[in-house]
Amino acid sequence: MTAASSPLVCRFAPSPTGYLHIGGARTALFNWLYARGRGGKFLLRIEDTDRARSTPEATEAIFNGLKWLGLDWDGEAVSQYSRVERHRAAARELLEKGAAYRCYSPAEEIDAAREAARAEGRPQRFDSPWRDAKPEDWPADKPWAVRIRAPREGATVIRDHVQGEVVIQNEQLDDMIILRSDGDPTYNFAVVVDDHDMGVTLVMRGVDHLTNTARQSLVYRAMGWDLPEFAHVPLIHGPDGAKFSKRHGAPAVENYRDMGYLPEAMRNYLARLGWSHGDDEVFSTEQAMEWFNLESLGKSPARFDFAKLEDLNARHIRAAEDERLVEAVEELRALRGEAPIPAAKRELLLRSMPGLKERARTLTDLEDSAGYLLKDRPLDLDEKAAALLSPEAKARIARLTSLLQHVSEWKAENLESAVKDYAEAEGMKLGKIAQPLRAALTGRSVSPGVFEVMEVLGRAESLARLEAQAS
RNA sequence: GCGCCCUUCGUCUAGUGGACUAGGACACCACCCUUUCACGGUGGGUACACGGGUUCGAAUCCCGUAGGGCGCGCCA
Repeated sequence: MTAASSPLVCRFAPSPTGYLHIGGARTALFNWLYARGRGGKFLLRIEDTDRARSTPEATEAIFNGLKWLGLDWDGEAVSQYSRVERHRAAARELLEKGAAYRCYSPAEEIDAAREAARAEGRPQRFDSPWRDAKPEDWPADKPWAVRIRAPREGATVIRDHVQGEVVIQNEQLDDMIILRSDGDPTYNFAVVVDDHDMGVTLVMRGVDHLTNTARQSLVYRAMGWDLPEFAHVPLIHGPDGAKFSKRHGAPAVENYRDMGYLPEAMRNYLARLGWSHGDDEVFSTEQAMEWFNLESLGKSPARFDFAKLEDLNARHIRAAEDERLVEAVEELRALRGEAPIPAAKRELLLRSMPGLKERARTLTDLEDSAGYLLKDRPLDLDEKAAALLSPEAKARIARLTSLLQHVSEWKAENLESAVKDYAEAEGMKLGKIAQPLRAALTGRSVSPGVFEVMEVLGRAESLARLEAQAS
């Protein structure tokens, strides 16, 4: 059975040294989409072999980010460091085979050699003098690291679904350390052992790992293992084209939740960054799963564009169920430590959602525009609303209010015809009446349709609000 | 410094030698719809980095130049 026809196993392998950033999130998404769309597995491994920099908080942040994005993984997340004994055993195996060797060179010597190589215009590579040392030459009480014995001539070819065939001359690569002098494995070694043991068939990750792939394939070969397939996706840049880092305003994935983005909008946006499916822009996660393929992955880096994310978010909000949006608003408030919405007002919010969601680009917008529902009388007016309520306007509202008392059934269309009749009687355009009405009803100059607002608010509350502003 | 990769509207992209007067989406501008704001509709401007080839014909193939990215750790 070839690798291609065996069951698909993808993985996402972040290092827990910080929050889950947008690039990592997209890599995870691609792997997840690919695995889920093809009945494969999606595994999660935490690359925590750097004991000094890995933190449990970062691990937690990664879990939370993935959960919010809705990217579920199969089985337990694997801690790479928990497999350290296995890595050591594999290194011993290579040592015994002669495919790796003990290197006693101290750091200063290595640094000096590399600097010299660079100064001379040679590849920045360190050739260990211990490569061919005999056991009798080994110093007694000095620490040693384990280096892999890499070929010095020829080239290593990487076959990659995105990058094509990439040829790296072996002279660019040195004998990388696979086991540090403290006995812990290095990333490039542990990754290979773990990917192999976990049965990973496709390694999809950022293109910054491309040259690592050359080193890693040396390990596969030394261990006598088959290589998985590779797909190295381009990186995501910030809006200014520079690296999208924390300094450049790159938020953690969880911050997008706090900013009022829907996870499905985020998935939609991220999926379109570096991958495309013809002219399709707005699609569901199910469609993305079905469509996602390696062939349509681009090779050039993409810039992150908040405007487009926001547009997609608006579309997904409009498509979302009303109840779900109410819950999302509640969560957002809870996140900020605000008191829960009372049941009666929650009911109002739900009923007004069709009008509200049409206008919102983010959940924060949604909450903001729902403010008039959630607030109590007397409403505080914003500047524009106050300006709309001129003495004449107030007088008209007073007259209109008494007419509205007699509307038989408190429904939008009845209210609209009543107000239109009144406007006609006064010889005015509807807008001249509707705007002050809106101001009195919502405290703002912008809202869903006034008649809709009145219907949602109900007869008693509507009239009370109008009366409060009429005088 | 050495190596690898990238380059289509401001941004994300479609495009794999003739269907390209280069398509879509976001953003922008104008108009329409209209009780506000949105939504929706119509229209508009703006792109094949540059220079050489190959070819009857090039955004698409080749070479070079420029710009950008990434890698070159006992980090991941």
